[in-house]
Amino acid sequence: MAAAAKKIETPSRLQAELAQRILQHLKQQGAAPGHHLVEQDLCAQFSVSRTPIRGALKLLEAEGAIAPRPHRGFVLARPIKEAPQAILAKPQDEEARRLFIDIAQARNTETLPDEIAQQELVRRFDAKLPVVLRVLRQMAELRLVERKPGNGWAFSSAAQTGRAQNESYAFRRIIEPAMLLQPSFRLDRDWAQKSRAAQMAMRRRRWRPADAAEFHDLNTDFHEQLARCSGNWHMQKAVQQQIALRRFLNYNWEYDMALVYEAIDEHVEILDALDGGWNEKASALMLHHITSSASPPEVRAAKRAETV
Amino acid sequence: MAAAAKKIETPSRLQAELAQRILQHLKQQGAAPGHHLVEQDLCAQFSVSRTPIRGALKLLEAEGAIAPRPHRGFVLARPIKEAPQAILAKPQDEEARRLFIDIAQARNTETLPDEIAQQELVRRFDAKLPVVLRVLRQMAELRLVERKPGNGWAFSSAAQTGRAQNESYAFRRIIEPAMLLQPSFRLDRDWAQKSRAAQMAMRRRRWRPADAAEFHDLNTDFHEQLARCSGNWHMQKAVQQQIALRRFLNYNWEYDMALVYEAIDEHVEILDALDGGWNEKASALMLHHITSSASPPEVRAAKRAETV
DNA sequence: TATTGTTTTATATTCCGCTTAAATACAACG
DNA sequence: CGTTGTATTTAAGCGGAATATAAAACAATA
Repeated sequence: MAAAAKKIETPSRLQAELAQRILQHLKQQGAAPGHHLVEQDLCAQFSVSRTPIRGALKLLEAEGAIAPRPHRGFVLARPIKEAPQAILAKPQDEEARRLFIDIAQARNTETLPDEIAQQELVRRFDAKLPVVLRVLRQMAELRLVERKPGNGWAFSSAAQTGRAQNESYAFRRIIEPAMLLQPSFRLDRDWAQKSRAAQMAMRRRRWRPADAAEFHDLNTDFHEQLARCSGNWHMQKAVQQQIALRRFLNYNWEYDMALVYEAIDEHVEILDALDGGWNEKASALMLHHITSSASPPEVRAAKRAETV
Repeated sequence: MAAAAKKIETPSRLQAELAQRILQHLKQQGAAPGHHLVEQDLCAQFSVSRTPIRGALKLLEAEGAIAPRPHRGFVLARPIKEAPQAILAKPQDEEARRLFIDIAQARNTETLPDEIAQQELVRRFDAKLPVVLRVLRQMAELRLVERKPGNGWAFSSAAQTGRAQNESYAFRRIIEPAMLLQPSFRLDRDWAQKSRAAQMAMRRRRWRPADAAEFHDLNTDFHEQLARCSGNWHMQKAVQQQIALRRFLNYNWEYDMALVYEAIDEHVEILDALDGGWNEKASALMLHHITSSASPPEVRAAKRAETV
């Protein structure tokens, strides 16, 4: 789509990321073509300086998503739906992305041992040491891997998908219903309304394959924002980590349409309960929501059959 | 205290750490003088190779804690109670320890801004960059600090002691009672018995100032091991993180003797309930235990006065 | 005067040789 | 044989210069 004509000098990772997030931001705002992108606002939004923002904007210009207005910055060039999907960073940062996924897959197919030296990773995946270190640090933040006391790294048992999935659900069954009952819980009504609307919209329209990604975003946003509303920093972080972990462990988001609709209905019910101040009810619904999404499709189908 | 006679060539951080942990390990085992320290066993225990273990043993020998038996390794030289308290690592690793504490104190006294560049830390604390980076990464694992998208690091709100303490207790009130009710919960009876005995012993004997440190260890061990018994990796990690966080936020462990005895009694009650399979009861007791230790001393004193 | 365009300054990363120290293999001892 | 003592191999940490890029200051424009 609208291929780049201008020559680009390999944007930094930050700039490529920002470019993506700017598009996402515009989408959330529902910005129309002609919308003026004010640099300072974007800086505040993403808490960076103007330099990387300008880099990101140039990038988006090269992609044809936004158009320059001399001495008046950039405006959105066309409906955001037509905006490019993926924006590539410079080779070495793409390399990091790839390595992350490669390691994940190697682990999930059990072709990587539980303990390994960073040098060994350099050799096996033919990567550069700094890249390996970045990826390991990233994984360490998700608690997927830990430094051993001496040399080497140890993959944690959480990365073994089978048992781990259950434990993750068990953990969420504790945290997520509880966070709705915190005395410090304050529903962000503004967000709740938007989230509800977006989910209802998806519920009503015909299902398209491309909607899978959007549902994924809506879903994670739902859980993450509720955690934020809990007013408890630890709970928020715990939920965020669970989300990051799941994203890591399955990047094959294949949704059963029926399940998506069910999930949306449950989300909306929870939001409505919270809106009415029935947090106890919302908490119970959340428990059910997580429990039901924990059962694999076969089980769910069987249950449906039973009740019918 | 049996000063070092032999010349020591600055042990590595790992070796100094291992030396400490070996002493701790011996204490837990209740090893008597003459106890033979088998290198391989220690390697397995701490998952390192023999090299750093041997370094640690040499260190302990220099401190007079263990005695060499030519071609038969080392044996414990004297009752562990007389073992040295602190074993110093090489200067730069001590530097890291100090920097960690310095930063914590600077944060807690609000002399450090919320956001800061790593270079700025290098200047302010007159430290070397690698040391600063190590400390920042360590703090990042505790979620005390996060990288900003561009340059610099941002201290998280969890490091503001006031509100943070409450949030931490709120979080623990959710997790710790719940973990005792997990279907996967399996009490490690061996550990439970030892823990119970150690706590009863402390309860019975006269209070000495030095006991504060021991109580701290028993206390964290109590919570951490129960988390381990939960069989849920996420809960275990969550509890461990809470412990690490608390250790960071207050390293002035000043215990009120009465509170310590109360805590021990509650611990023992919980262990007994679990031993009898009354996990529901244990869970309720745990909730009470955390709630009561969350109230500041004044409140507790007032409550006691009321009930009398 | 708010915003963009341009320049300067400061920060962070990377590369590479060198040093330290952890892992491993092997020999020797009881 | 299981264990310690010794030697060898391999991995990781560190310093300093060069580079990339983010932050900040300044100038120009509508």
